[in-house]
Amino acid sequence: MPEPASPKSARGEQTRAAIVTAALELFRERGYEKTTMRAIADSAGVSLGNAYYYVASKEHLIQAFYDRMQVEHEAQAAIVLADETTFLRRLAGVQEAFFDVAAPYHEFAGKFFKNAAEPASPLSPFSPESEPAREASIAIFRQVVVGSDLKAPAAILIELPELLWLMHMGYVLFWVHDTSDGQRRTRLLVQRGGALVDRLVRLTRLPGVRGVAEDVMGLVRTLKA
Amino acid sequence: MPEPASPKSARGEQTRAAIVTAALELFRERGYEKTTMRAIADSAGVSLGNAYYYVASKEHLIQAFYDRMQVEHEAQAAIVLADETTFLRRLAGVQEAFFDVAAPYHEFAGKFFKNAAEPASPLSPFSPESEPAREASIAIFRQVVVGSDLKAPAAILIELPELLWLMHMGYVLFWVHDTSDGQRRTRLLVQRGGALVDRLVRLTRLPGVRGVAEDVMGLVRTLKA
DNA sequence: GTCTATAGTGGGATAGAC
DNA sequence: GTCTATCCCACTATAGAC
Repeated sequence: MPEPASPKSARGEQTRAAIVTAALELFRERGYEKTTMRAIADSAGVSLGNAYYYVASKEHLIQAFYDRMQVEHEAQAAIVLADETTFLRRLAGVQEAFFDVAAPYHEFAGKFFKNAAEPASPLSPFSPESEPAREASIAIFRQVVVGSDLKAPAAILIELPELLWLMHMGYVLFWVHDTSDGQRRTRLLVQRGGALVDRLVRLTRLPGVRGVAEDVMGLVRTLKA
Repeated sequence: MPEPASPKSARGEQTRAAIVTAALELFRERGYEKTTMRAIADSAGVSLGNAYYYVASKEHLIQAFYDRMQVEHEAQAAIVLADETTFLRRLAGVQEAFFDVAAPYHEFAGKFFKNAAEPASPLSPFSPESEPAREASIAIFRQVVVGSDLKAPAAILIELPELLWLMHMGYVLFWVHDTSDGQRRTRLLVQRGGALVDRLVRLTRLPGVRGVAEDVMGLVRTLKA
């Protein structure tokens, strides 16, 4: 049992980075399944054994891809959030930014997506291992809400970022299945879905609707616990 | 390229059945991943190569499992639908019936679930290959609606069965991730989610809400096309 | 702690003879 | 339609260099 996982020295860090970079490049070029660990090791200039010294399995290399996407999304989202003030435009802008960032990897994403879908997998967006990335993503949606002109009951505003993140996961699910060119159907969904959410949230000020909205929030809270 | 997939002779059908039966038994005993194609072939009394003459891949064997579940769900749902008349009770009953049927396979389901999540996979619930099973499932939800006391705009009633099926898929997603004992959190979700849907659909008769509901339906129709 | 080289194992999938 | 033999590749094991 080697189990270093996180390198101890600067040199180790460099080697690890070389392996990850080589992997991501090959994944994008030939796809996940057609990229062998031997090819990754070769391309990184290390032995197969050494590659396994740094990455626990081929699947674990996917986490590196997530991390990169998250960082890029944050950067793009920050631009939108600095410019827009209305809830709708902030929401749509942030969501579109994600699919802008993800677009080059659409085919690749479809191939390895199944690894993220397994509940027990550390790659699942709901896993404990994914918590940092998940929290970072939810934080973006929190900014969408708090920096906006949105008016709604406090109980709803508090739960909303997490709900938007969940919706985002749903969009991603749609996206990986979306074979329309440029994934324009996903764009359509994001645009119209955003307008819908905007209307729905504002509707919660109507007495008849508010009760239902509070039930939704109660249910979400219950299931989170 | 052999590509028989569906056997030509009675003998072939028998061989295929033996393979599928052996596979399902082993899957339930030891789980999907720990069951090798060699073990399946052995257990069915055929050679490995012959097994591959009948099933395109190990993943394809999962379809057989789906089919069995679908048949059992239909049977249980029929009992509920014969007894209940209110929309809420019909919906909740049918959904609970599914998780009753699925319960013994919860662990197994988590293990192979990822195979269903890959968009390109024939095992995806959205794939063309899954259309028969999907339509059969939607048909159950259509019965939930049409045989009930539910009153709502026609445009909504038409789209509702498919939406309920989608919600059902969401529940299944939650279920495979649900580690609470007996998956009681999923039961809770189904119960409270059902009550929520009931209220929401009836709310569509309010003028302010109706517009939003029609937008939702429009969006769904657009994305289906 | 980092890395190489080499030799395996196990299991999904295929080729080609019969 | 059925077999045997083989391929391929993720992954492991080990022994040792720096």
